[in-house]
Amino acid sequence: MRLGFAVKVLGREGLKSNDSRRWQSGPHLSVSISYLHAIFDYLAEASISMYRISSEIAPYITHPDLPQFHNQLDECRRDLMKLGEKARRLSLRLSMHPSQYIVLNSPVESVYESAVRDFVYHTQFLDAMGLGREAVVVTHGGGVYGDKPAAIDRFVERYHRLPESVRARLVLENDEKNYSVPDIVQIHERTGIPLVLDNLHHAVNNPAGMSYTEAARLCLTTWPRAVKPKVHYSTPRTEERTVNRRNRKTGEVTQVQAAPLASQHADWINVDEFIGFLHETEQFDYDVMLEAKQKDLALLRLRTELRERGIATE
DNA sequence: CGATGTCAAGGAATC
DNA sequence: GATTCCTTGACATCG
Repeated sequence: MRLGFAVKVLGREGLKSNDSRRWQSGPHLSVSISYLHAIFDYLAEASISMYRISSEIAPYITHPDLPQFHNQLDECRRDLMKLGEKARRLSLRLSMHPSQYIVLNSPVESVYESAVRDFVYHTQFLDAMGLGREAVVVTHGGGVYGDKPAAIDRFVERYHRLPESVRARLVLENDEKNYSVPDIVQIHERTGIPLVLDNLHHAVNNPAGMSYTEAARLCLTTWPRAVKPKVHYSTPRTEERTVNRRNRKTGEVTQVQAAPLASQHADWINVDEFIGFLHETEQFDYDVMLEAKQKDLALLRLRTELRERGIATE
């Protein structure tokens, strides 16, 4: 079982995850690629074998008003191939997760079209690195728009219209509000799309009171035989926090007690709860993408604590 | 230099 | 129909 983390590196100073300068400054994928080389080196040193690449890796590449950014993949063919060779040499499992704004089933035609463009870009990026099928693109079910069956129909129909290359990488994750495990299972049955189980989303959006064992059975058996399934795992945030709130009219800043939302990620992974999850899902083989605010530091701490309890990870 | 404002993008709740 | 929240980091600009 691999343990991975998402995008941002905290364990070493100076490792950026993408070229995030504003368009006026001419950011470019080639700069992001050089950042990824440094990150991959760090992953190798830390023996971390799974990583989520930033979805902003190619700045403004799908921005409708900035066509000068649209050819970045072609401009970086050779660099992407070399980066992919390094990833394969290090046996890295890589993935991507388009932002919340990418919604396949939106009733707004232009939103749908931009979602397709975005999925195509993510797919082409991973293809250009020459990565295998374990390098997936994760998405959610999208909006509900007051009629979930119709929204699911739209997802299914549009999924079937996606290019085969996109369908070969796209996987579907349960979310915290709209699409629970039974919902995405329904979509899987009509599309064959593999399912990612997110434990935290399942904990806060589980209308049927389904156990982790059952949720894992339903999600993790949807993957092709040659591709190891994966789950997203995080510990819910429970402690109270204060946040600064600015009054827009007066500019006055006050400290406000933020609701202890169970749907937010904690800084670290609770090792005992994690082991409990492992036990509940022990009959399945899968990789784990950790979603903790302390990123790779949380991964390293969890791995140490697992080792102390006699549990080895890759 | 530190503080503050802003950022490409959607959905849903609220008024 | 318009506004605000969601939630986050870092760039960019201001003082």
